Amino acid sequence: MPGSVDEIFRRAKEGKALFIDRNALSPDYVPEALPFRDAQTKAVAEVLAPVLHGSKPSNLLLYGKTGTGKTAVARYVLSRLKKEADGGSLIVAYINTRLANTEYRALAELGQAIDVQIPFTGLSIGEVVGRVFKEIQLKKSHVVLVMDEIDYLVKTFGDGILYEFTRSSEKLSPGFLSLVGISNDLKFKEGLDPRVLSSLSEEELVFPPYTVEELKGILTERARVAFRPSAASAAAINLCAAMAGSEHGDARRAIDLLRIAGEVAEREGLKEIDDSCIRRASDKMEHDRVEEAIRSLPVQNKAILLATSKFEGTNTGELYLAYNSLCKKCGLETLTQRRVSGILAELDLMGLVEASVVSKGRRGRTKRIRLLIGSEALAKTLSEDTTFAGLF
DNA sequence: ATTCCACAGGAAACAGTGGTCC
DNA sequence: GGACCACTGTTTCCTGTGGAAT
Repeated sequence: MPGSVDEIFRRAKEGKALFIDRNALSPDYVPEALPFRDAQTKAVAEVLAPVLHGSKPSNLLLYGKTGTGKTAVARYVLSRLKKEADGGSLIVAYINTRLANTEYRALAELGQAIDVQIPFTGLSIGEVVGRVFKEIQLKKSHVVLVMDEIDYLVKTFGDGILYEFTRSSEKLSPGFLSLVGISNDLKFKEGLDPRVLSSLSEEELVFPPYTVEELKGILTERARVAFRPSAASAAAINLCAAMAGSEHGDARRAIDLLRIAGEVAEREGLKEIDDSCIRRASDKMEHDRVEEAIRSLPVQNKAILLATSKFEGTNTGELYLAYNSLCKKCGLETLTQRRVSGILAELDLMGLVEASVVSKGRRGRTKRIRLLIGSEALAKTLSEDTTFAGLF
């Protein structure tokens, strides 16, 4: 363990802290080059380069699973583009549509990027679109809009906003708007309006998962910037790459794992990251993920999770009875069975419970429900919530 | 082959909140 | 101040379903 505060500070002063630049392991870091995504980087640059001389470039779609470098490539090319444009009429807007999770919020973020104040509610979508387009037209702006996790927006709200964007050229002239969509889901196009599809899919790029060798390369480069020399050995980097590589080549997870392993080593006053630090970092990531997921649940979801941990049956009807009795004990309002069924599906999606549909023949269909997290960890986290504190 | 159960889950409607616009 | 808007969380209504029992 690290010892006293004095010792922690003394060690830092003596230069035994492992990190030089922690930022190099953060998700927002834009590296100097992306050697394992060179082809994709060039392709994105080629599509967006015409923005520099003011002619309208094509729209672009980037596909690939989580941690395959789509966002990194987009950020890298856009940062270079901004540098080259050196101000002027070029505006780059980045929106993660899972965070700005409605059409209105996505438009409001675009508005913010082009200096149009959009109130957070109160206006119709049409009014917001009108204000944003008018501003682009007036300023003759060349806007590159990156929509990360675009599949989420389309799945939830349809393609109305994309239709507006892809049909906007006349309303925006002499300004224009180019769209870079980033998606984890190759099938998301299936539900698109054919007119949106034709203009949006003019250029497409697929990002395959990284191999373990590529992950090693990425980690080596990041570690060179982030850590003091010899803090992250080749063996440590290999292990991080191998552990993350076994989970579908996710570079984001590999980088997180290395960063947390570094923090574990630093706290223990070690001079370098060893295997044990990496394995503990991996456990910590999983543990933190579950605890944070439970903590951030709405109270009704917590109640249903708790009912799942306490009841012995296997079907939805029995769970609903257990949930009802729990609500009475805690003084909570009870929801309908339909809503409880919906929340159960959400908990299943989050990986906190397993709810598989089983048919019991003439005794109907139901769900077999199983808690996927330890009931002790659940009790510990839920006891922090005053609604349930009396139950433990 | 048909019947029937106990739900699953989609769709639409609704209530409430917090806002803008004229 | 009233009409209108976005958004969330929920209820209500409804149709669909797998497979044991008949």
